[in-house]
Amino acid sequence: MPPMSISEVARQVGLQSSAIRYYEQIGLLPPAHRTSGQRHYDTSVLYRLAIVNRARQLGFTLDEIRQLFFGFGKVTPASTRWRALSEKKLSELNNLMDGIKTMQRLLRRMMTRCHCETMDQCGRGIFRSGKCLPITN
Amino acid sequence: MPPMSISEVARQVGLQSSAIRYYEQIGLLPPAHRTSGQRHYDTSVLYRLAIVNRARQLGFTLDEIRQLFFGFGKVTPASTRWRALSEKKLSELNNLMDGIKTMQRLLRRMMTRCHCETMDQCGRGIFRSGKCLPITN
DNA sequence: CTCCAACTTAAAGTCCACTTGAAGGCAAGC
DNA sequence: GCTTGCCTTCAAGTGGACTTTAAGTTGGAG
Repeated sequence: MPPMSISEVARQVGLQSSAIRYYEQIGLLPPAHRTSGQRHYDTSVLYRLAIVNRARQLGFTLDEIRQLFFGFGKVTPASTRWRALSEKKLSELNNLMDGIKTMQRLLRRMMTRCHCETMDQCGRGIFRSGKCLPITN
Repeated sequence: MPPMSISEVARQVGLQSSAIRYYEQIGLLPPAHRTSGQRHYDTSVLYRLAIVNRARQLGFTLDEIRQLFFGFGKVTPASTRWRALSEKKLSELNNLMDGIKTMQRLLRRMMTRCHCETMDQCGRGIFRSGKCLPITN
């Protein structure tokens, strides 16, 4: 297997070269081997980046992904690492969902129950009672 | 009703003074009356800010809130404005929900189905097949 | 008169995940 | 020897919604 250039790696994992340099910079990838300044990679970087991509798809931040790689004892199995982080993320996502559901409920209420003529009138209703009252009040 | 200072308004609507200045700066609030440089407000600003707060709670960006105020013909009723923007926002929220559900599904699959020992092994599985394969493979 | 709190402005900083730009290096092909 | 094309670094820009900072003004209490 010949070593790959940065753009070849980028192509294979569907990232931009600049993103890969950035990942190296923030310590998500180890410093690449260089010949006369230019980075060369072997296949292991593809696996590393596959994990990064998957983790991003799961909603993890780069910081959390760093935890995944470096935040555990060396002997901690990958599956254990995933489980620990996934549990936290799942509860975050649950909270996020609840927030969104609240927004949807309020939006639907606003759509059906607001009959205000002017924004000022609407604002008065919201300020006084938290609700947008019908014009008849 | 005596006019209020910016910090009094901030207190009543639960914002920081800097946020109110910022809203004025981006045109969400009209320029306030000033006596020797200092802003003074009457109650109408409370209504305006009640709407801004409510709209933010509903997931609208400041830009969308500006639409709510200024993006319609002068005679367009408030209720019509809300409905137009709410419909758009509801579909955005639906997309967001779908994304989150996908993440949750994938996270749960990852938690139950990943039995990898090393991250490298895990990455290989993801890279080759998109899945994190059991150690037996 | 002095001090303090509250106000003013403009500019810069924050977070996140990058991208873009400037300025330059290196190898191959013509 | 020149162009082309890919690479390098470092610094700065992006977006959204503000906050923070610096430097200065105003009004009132003591």
